Amino acid sequence: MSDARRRPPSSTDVAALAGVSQKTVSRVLNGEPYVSEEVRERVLAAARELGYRRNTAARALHLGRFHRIGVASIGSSLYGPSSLLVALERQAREIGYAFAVAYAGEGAGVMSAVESLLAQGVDAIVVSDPIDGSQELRIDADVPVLSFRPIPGPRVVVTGVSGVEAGRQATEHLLGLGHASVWHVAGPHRWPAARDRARGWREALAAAGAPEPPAQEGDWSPASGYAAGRVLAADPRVTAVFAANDDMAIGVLRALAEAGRAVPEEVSVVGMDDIPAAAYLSPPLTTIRQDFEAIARHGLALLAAEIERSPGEPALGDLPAHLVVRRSTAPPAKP
Amino acid sequence: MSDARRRPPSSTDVAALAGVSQKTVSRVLNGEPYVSEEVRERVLAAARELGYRRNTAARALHLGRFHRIGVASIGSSLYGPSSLLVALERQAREIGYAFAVAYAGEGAGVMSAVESLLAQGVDAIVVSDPIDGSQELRIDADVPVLSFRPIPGPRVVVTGVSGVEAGRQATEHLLGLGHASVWHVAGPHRWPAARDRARGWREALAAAGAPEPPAQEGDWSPASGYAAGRVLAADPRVTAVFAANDDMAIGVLRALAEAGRAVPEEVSVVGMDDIPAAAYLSPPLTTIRQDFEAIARHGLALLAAEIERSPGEPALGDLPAHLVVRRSTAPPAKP
DNA sequence: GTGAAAGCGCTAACAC
DNA sequence: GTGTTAGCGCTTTCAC
Repeated sequence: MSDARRRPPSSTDVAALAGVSQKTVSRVLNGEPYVSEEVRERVLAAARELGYRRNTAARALHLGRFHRIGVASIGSSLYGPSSLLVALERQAREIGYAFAVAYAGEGAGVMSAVESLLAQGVDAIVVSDPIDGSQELRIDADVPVLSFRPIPGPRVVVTGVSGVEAGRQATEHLLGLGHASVWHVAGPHRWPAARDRARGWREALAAAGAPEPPAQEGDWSPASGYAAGRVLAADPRVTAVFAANDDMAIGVLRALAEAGRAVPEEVSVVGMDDIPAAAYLSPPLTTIRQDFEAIARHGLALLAAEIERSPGEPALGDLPAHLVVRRSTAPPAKP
Repeated sequence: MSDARRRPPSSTDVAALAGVSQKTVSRVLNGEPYVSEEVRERVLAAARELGYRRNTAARALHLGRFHRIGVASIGSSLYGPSSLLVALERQAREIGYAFAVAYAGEGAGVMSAVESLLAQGVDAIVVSDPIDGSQELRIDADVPVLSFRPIPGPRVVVTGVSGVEAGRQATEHLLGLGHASVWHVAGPHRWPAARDRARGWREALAAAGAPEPPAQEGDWSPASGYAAGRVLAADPRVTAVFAANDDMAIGVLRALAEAGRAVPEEVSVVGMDDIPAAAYLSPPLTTIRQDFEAIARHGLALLAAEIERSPGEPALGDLPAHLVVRRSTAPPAKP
């Protein structure tokens, strides 16, 4: 209504309107004690009337805290990372933190995203997947960092995700079905998540005394899965494949279909992520599902504890992953 | 190295170390003129030595600007929204803005996300898809808002996205192939994007004088596409389907496969989004691809102009969408 | 119960 | 070219 709408109302304006001191407004807004009910009402009414909103910059300046968590995420619309992002935001808001995101572009690497977060002011940083272009990632800032992999740095807290466990589960499922060995289409080696899944696969193979075929390396994309799939389809010994994500599994499925190798009759395929489409592929894909909500909840709890410098519960072991069996896996054909 | 590392270094600390006034430090850091080269060097060296970083809270307090853009996004890992998010972040950083995200959960709706952004302090808000639980969305805040749909509010800038155009292109492609009509699996009616695509479909049908079959409404998920697909598969008149996104198209494909209706021989299917997996489905999916980079670039340019209150270029028409023809579409079978 | 005064780290006048 | 001063809006002592 007023035409002098250039500067948003301050707590001083609210105080003036309510006929109290500015400090009293502050007390009311922060729910501090020692304010009479009547004054409280008046202040609240004045604030509402003015459309008052706390100035977070002033607050942050004084407190030295931003109440903001920054996430350095992989700049992609991959299902895993974006699901994790959603879960992290929900949890952050839940525990009273705003949420900033910086994507690590292909070239730039994670460090540039971290720099950008630090520059804008955050109380803590989550490194969603600590890959970096070339050199070893290391975060020297004085803010707590949550990583899902051990990385060097003064205030890094780590929580386990289920990569290794997931790789193991997928492989054991296939081995349990009677396959002599399991082939692997891995994610890019630069990604810790990819290395974890491959490790789980390798460990399960070793534990079962199965031979370890060479892994194909993809880049998470269906196209790369397709390329790997063509190689595997041409090899008659291949009867079971574990792809490190569902997108690559889709490519594998396609290559197998084109080569006339029936799934699951001739070749079984397991993916990972349980993307919404997984249940509707031809055939519906057996896959591994991670609990991103649980990961986010636990990770941010750890981080919040570190921000407050409270004791901080010890890191848990790996967070759960579940095998979802559908129709892309079956026992091998009897020769 | 010092053990008194509780308060991060301020520009005063830098000034003391460099032996200049605090204001000079400010000048150097902001690249203002009238600083001798020698002093500039000294200040920069001191800043580096101390690991100095500008306190954005103090800066924002003084400037009354946060240099931060907030995005209220749909809390989901849907390919479209998350691709847009990535593009928006890249552009925001490009033009010097930090990036905050708040997801609108299923229940809460967009307004709660907007509130959360306003509370943390942003210079502008992007409403990625202005759906709201029940009531009409309306943003009364005094910050500029970028929306891809006209919504009421004092400082809303709008840019077109290609929903209508995309729906039209998909439908025309199918009609051009010789199909008598085109069935539609729409997104949730609450979503403007879904309504746009349906409108494009409807308009193209009308323009060609083709009958308009009832649309099936899905929720973007493969599961809902599958449900719609079962209905369509049972109707022998259906020879061409346009699904409002690729995920639902996947469900349609699955339903068709289970019903023994060959794609594209008996039924043609077009999706929308061009998810990475689209080219590797069985059959590879004809779809519509949006240029999210262009949308983000143009939208944020508009928004930045409004933040600066500069004239602001007029909104363009719809941004481009491209038909990507693959193997899921073909002329109808000759009866 | 409430108010006055100081100061967080920065930038914008305005001197020198 | 460089320094001084004031003040952004809030919270924190400390009076009253």
